[in-house]
Amino acid sequence: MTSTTLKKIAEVLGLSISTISRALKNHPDISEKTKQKIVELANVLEYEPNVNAIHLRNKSNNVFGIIVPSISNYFYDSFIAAVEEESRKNNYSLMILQSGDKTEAEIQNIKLCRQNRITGLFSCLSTDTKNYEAYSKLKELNIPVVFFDKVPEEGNFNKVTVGDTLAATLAAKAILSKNKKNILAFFGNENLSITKKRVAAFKQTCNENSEGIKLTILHVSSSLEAENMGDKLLMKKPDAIFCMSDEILTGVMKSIQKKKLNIPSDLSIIAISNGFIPKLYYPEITYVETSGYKLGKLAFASMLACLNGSTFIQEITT
Amino acid sequence: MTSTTLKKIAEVLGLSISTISRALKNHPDISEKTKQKIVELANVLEYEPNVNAIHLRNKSNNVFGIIVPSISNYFYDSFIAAVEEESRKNNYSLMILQSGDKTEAEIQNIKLCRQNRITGLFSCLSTDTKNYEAYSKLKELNIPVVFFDKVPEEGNFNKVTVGDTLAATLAAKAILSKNKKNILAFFGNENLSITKKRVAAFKQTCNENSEGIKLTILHVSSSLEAENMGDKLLMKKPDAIFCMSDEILTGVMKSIQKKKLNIPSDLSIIAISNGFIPKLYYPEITYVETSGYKLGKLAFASMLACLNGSTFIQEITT
DNA sequence: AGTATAGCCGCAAACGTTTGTTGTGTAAAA
DNA sequence: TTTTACACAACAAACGTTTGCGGCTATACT
Repeated sequence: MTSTTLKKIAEVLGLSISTISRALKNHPDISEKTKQKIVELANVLEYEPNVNAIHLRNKSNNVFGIIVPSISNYFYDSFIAAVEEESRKNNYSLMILQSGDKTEAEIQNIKLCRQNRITGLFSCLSTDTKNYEAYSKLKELNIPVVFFDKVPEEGNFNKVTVGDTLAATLAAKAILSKNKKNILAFFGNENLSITKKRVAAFKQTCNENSEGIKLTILHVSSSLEAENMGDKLLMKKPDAIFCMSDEILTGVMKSIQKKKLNIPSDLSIIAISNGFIPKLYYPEITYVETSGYKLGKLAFASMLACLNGSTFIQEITT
Repeated sequence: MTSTTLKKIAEVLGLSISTISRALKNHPDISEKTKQKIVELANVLEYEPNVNAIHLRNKSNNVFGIIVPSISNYFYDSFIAAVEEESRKNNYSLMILQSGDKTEAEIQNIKLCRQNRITGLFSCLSTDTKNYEAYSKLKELNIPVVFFDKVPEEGNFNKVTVGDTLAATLAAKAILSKNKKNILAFFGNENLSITKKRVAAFKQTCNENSEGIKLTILHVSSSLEAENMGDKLLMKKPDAIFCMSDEILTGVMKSIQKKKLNIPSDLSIIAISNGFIPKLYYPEITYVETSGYKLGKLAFASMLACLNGSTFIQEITT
């Protein structure tokens, strides 16, 4: 069973290929009568345009690339879900690639994207990616790049990020408003710009209202490490804990459950989160939302703006 | 900046397009000397073959489609991750589509896949999909379909599923071996074949060893519903709980935490799970593993087998 | 009657490949 | 010397579209 083409329809109807093409696009040059005949037959024959031919001809490839460290992740999966939804709505396909948080794989993926002549790329930097040359090349080829979450610090790039400063500030304020004095704050890898911003905002907010507040800041780079630190530091009876991410939260929560501490009577806990993990516990953990889903929608909008010729660089935060 | 093509290389070198093409494919007809020149220039010019042209010419499109209810899911995200990995290794791209567990969207996605002339489709049925016509059409077009997780009950289709029977049996045995007598078993939507199989296996295993065992089976279709049922039925002091999925487990766990019951002193709990959720709690929940990742690898292998001409239908279970 | 105009449709080139066929030139065999 | 063979490279068609341009017919206008 071979698929039907314009040519085949043309032969059956004794018309030319161009007529078929125009009719199917509702071109005014074609009479209503013939249009009708053609459309009808196309339906019967289940004509589906060959996207490869179209893209070859139009030099456009309605495919977006998206590079994430990992698909299986609290945050990225919802980001992807949003981008996928929007892509489909707008008649684009999505090519999803995982970097495993390795620069090498990231580069490889970018190459793959170029081979596939993608029309645009959504990318989240690997932790140790410092060289943006591959991305610059894409820009030279007029392929827009929208960075999200982990974005280049420097440079003229489009970026959408969660509102790190705002989120951390809100979280700190929430804690302070409850009159907590002994705060344990868990942050992620010190080198990430995302961490830096959150630490800065959190600290500052605490300092502004620092009346006898004891703030302990620590950096952990995994759930397990968070759990271990929790095991140690929970002895010191903090009355509030802050977790900058879901991953950290899961570790801390294990530690808390281990000690059978009660929330909120023994201590308060607040996290910056996508919203999924905090709802797993009872009582549910308070969190400042940073929605991967929303960010995805935003990123897509930014991409569309690029495609529509908006040449100036956006740096969106939410 | 326009991308470089065979033609461009040919012009620069004063050779014909076909020579360039053959040289780049290391065809024996081309002399080593010219090959070298060509390859060199191709590197300098960063030649990347145009996949659209290739696929148009070859009538092959190295893209797999994959349809899941939702990307953001304990199970599917790891399944996708596995398929994505394998696809990349084998020089395929992946087109990921979400059905939202709606038959309508599922059909729409299949259509999209056909438009894109995918070489194969991985699909997970929506809960209420009963008509497999769209899939049959794909098969007529010689596009292999590998179903996973939620698969058609009937028909000649390739299917890979987690070992429902085995998993449920193992879970039941684990409970029985601990001499539990009052068992509460939570299952999902009654209509799903996956549920049916698990219920059957669980029941049978319990019956085989039924000495004064009280088994309560209930069906819930969401985390919240599981939580509510838990709130009610935990009063009856079950000494063991079984959850057939992660989603259900999260609901039940909230209920347990609410009542401040201790595991394993107050009751045992065992789940069938991907492994992520159970590790979130302390103590970690015992689970029978059904790995989306492994299933993904399996599905891919099955797809490759189809592509290599293995015409017979496989029904793999792990 | 002759010319414009419009309505409708076909021709052909182009997008970038791949590949069967054909055409050179040179060296080895007769 | 003529034939045979072979290594090397060019030609051209095809994949399925899109689209500028040109052509034909019939009607309307002078």
